[in-house]
Amino acid sequence: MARVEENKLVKRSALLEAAFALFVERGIIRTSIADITKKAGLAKGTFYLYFKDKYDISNKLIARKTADIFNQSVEALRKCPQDCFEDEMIFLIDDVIRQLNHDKILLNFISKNLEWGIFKNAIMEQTEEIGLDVMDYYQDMIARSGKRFRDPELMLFMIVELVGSTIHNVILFKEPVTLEVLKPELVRTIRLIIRDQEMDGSID
Amino acid sequence: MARVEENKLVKRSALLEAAFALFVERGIIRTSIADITKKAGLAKGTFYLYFKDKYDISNKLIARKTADIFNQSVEALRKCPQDCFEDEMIFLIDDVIRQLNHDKILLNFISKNLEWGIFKNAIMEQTEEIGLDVMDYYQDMIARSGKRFRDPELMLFMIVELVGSTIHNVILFKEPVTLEVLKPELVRTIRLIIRDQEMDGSID
Amino acid sequence: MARVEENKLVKRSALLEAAFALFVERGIIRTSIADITKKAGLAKGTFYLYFKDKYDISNKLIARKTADIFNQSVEALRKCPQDCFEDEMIFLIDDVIRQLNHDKILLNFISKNLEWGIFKNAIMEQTEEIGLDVMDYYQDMIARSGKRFRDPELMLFMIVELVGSTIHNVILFKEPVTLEVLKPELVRTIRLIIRDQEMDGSID
Amino acid sequence: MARVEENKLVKRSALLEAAFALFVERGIIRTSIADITKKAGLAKGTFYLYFKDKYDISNKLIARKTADIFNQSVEALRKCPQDCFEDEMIFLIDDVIRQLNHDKILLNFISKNLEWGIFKNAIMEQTEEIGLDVMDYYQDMIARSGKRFRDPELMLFMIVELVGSTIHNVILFKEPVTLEVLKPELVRTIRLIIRDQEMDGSID
DNA sequence: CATGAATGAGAATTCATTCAT
DNA sequence: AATGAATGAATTCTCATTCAT
Repeated sequence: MARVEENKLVKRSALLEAAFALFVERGIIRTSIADITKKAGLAKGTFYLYFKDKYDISNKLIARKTADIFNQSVEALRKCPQDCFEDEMIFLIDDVIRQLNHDKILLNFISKNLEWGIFKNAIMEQTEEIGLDVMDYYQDMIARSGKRFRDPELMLFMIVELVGSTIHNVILFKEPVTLEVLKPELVRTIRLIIRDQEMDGSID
Repeated sequence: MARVEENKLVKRSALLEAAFALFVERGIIRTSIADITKKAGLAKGTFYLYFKDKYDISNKLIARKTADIFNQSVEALRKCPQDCFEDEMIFLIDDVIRQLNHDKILLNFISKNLEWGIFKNAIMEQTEEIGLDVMDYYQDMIARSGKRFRDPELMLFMIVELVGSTIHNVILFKEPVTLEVLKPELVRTIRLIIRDQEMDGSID
Repeated sequence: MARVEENKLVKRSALLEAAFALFVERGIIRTSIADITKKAGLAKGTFYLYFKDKYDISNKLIARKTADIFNQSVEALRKCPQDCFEDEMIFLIDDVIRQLNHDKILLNFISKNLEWGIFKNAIMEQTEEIGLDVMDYYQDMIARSGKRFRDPELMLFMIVELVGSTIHNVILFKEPVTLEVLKPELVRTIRLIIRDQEMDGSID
Repeated sequence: MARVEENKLVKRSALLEAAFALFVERGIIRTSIADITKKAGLAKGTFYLYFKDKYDISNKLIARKTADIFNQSVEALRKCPQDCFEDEMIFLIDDVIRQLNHDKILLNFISKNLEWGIFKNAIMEQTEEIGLDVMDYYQDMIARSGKRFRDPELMLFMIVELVGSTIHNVILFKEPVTLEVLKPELVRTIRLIIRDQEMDGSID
């Protein structure tokens, strides 16, 4: 990579990190472009060479941070193979929860955005940059499991939404229960959902 | 009630309705206090006699609208008694989804907020004003059912979060599936959750 | 005095005292009519039944507080007769300084206003209400002294301005010297001024 | 100096001059930032690139204008050497009074502020910008005089306060006497103060 | 007399965006 | 590519004053 190109990446990263620090510190609304460039040690005008506006950088950030989480969990799963699809899913969810519980700032920033639209966009956009396609990986997991599910994407959707929306309150406010209480119940429920979605499984 | 007090209620309502219309039309950020008062036909300063700022009126609005939805569904359930607790829950959820599917504007406004913190605050605050305590009603439903659950509040929490976070994407963006596809799966999953939470029930 | 009249005086006093407390606490500019009436336990509109605006009450207050100081010092002088005009003046000044040094809040409020225009207005206006005419008293002091001065009013003016403007800095900021250091020098200087103004006295 | 830096100085000065004109015309309270920038031919936001708020520019202005007066009088004294310290002081005071009597607008703006705190701050801050240290000059005058005073700073303090607080009323309102009447008395009094402060001098 | 809801002009301040250097 | 001075629209919020009750 040319020296110039490297330099541009450095500046882009500086802006992203500065924005992240400020967004979690005082919220997106209360953060101005000037704040971001000042923290990044760059001039105000420079911002516009890399991002369209505050919401552009915010989306890029959610995408990057969300992908980071998943990549790390997938990596952990690779190092620690599980016996079956169900266990692999539980392992991934458990690892994501562990990461978010450890980094509450990050959780606060992305949890409200751990929903389908952003989730998919995040995964898609990052695919190019980072080279990991979580959706591909998910399809792979299903293929390897040898099982067939009524609607694999819908299943993932429900699981992601259930996990994402419950842990936010639980980790940040311990409401209505603590994480220790929630987790086993969540695991039970997810196993129920997976089994129920298996083509041979039945509800009654 | 004195004439003056009546008048104040009218103005408060005018502000709430104007704010609601604008918030759903162009979002909270893009709505100014001036917009709200202008639409309500009042002077700018009058706003501050009733609400602290934009976020105050927004919270009051979410509380009021959320409570309205639940009250209406509870009312519908009263007129249409169900056989068992499980069916009552499904009925309520079905009715809430029906209302939100019918009024997408309302859905867009509150769906992101149909989460535990706001949900409970909404119910609490509205209890005084409106005289219906949804939590009481829920306890009542459980008592009438004659069943015992491991953690009734946690159960409700998971159901509310699962429903709230899935229908937002599905109704508004038809992503990743349509409502017609989601609903039966959601109903199945909720029945699974309820049965799994029954004290006699077991996962395997 | 009729009950109604008494009541009006009570309200007027409540407003004056509330205004004083707020003016010294946060300054005139940062105090609103609403603040004053709220602190006085009255309705906003009531303010306008007693005062024209914020500056009206501020002037009345300076007048009242300044007159209080002088009245008290004159009273002290009555109880503690001095031998000659010069000593009487020093006694009065000493007592005023003592009062202001004791009540720095009051000092802060009136010291910048202890100047001729307000001083005279204060004395004049209060004359009616309180029944003590400081200027009359001053004339009286001079008459009793048996001395003649080149310009008695000018002499008083210079003394009042010199004392008023020096003690403000000295008491509040101890700048450029402390009150203990200033006072003997001030007394010396005032004696010089008085002697110099005596018709028989000469500068060279 | 770079073109940009020059331009910034021009804008800063434009704001200061516009503010001064408006402050003396209608008072600080009745002047808005918008008024200032409009008069300076700049955009409202530009104000905040140079000053924190109205009180910031007001203080800078007092400092600058006060220093201007003193510098001019010191310059006049240089061109017109006096025989002794006492005469030099009288010359300076006379020149300051002459300037203020000539420019009543300026007098009205700074006279209330011709007191110790601001006076010293003004002198200090301006020292850097303008390169004249009035306090140094004063020390110099004393050194050259060959005389010793009990407390030179206290002496200056009393003189500045006496002159500053008396001429305000006298020049602007001719109260309680005209400037013609006041000046000889003031000169007499100042000579008395200086002589009384001389280490060999005595009050009796 | 007293109240306090309502007004709306007006003030301070912020900030995304542009553009000359 | 990078800068940062300048812009001015937009927004929030205050508050003196009025007036119907």
